[in-house]
Amino acid sequence: MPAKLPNLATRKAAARRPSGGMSPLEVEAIDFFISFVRLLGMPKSVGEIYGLLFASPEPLALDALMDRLHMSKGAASQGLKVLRSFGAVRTVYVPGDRRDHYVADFELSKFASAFIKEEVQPHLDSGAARIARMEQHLTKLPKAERDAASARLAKLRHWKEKGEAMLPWLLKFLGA
Amino acid sequence: MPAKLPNLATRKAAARRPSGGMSPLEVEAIDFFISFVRLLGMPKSVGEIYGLLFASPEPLALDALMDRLHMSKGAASQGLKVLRSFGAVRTVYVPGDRRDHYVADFELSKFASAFIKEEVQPHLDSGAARIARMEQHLTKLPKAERDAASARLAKLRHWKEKGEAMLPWLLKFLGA
DNA sequence: CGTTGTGTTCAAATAAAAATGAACACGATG
DNA sequence: CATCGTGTTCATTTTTATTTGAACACAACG
Repeated sequence: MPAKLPNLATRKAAARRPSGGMSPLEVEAIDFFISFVRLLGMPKSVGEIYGLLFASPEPLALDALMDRLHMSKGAASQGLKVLRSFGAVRTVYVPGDRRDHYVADFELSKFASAFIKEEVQPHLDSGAARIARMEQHLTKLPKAERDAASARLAKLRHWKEKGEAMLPWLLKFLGA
Repeated sequence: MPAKLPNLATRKAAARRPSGGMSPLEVEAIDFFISFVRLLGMPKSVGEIYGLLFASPEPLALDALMDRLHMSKGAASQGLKVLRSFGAVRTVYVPGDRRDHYVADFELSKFASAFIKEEVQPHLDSGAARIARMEQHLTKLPKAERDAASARLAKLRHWKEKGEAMLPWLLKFLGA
């Protein structure tokens, strides 16, 4: 086999996209997901990768992502790792090709629940611990201050509980 | 008046906090709000300021924030601007003092609705525009591809609608 | 009016986050 | 078992976000 000849599907696709460019549809999809993942505090590259896979009719290998997105191998590998970690992307077997090929899982709720589980939940947990510690400190204050501080703490606790009550509902709403 | 003599309340408070340090309660509150605002993608300094105001029994002026948080005047001013912009903080009049004094508004929901109105809503709006553009591009594709792409677009539209349906509910839940 | 106290703005410096690219691990292949 | 193809890791570089600090605006005050 001549060194580095891309497979048939890739060659056909490239014919429609001179110089490795994007179709307008792909550009829009990538834009969409870039701003989406940024909203969740993830790196842009994750949005680029997911966007391209979302728009792509065929599974793509790491090289294809690098070429089409002008992205280093390291970035592509790490982005895929993140996306795999919460199931937004999965590998499919392509006969006669050793490389891993990726497709997007269309269940967008996976992004949201990953965000909740990895960012929001830990915040609520550490928040609970902090509130407990504050309650400890409270007892050491002179009475006048204690009352004011106590009222504020009650507010905090209330918010924490509201958050905790909302999360399961939110997850159910998104996951359904 | 002797140059730069702090007012009475400040002098008393300082007596309890040698070398401009924080009480344990304040530290916990500030920590809490730093991680909270980071979750919403705001700069840490905003969380520091709000945290200190939240814990403080008396209104604080800009200088107090600078001193206690070891923060430049510019950062304090900008942080307060953000907090004011969505009503998380407001000024109170202190007789005989020209400086603005700030207190925290305890309605934490203001953070959430600011986040939704400033970050989430614009994303949904531009998302809607992008989906419309994608539908345009779709018509120019060969039939085989068009069908696959069309199905994906339907998914996107569905998510967008879900998001739009959820926001008002979320706001109501938080605001109540 | 000039001066002083207070707060804002913004260009420059710094810190934090993300991307690069080269070294590495590891299985497939001859 | 040496080499090649594929993917991961991580120290370094680049980019982006945040903070600083000095210049400015403006009102209070004498």
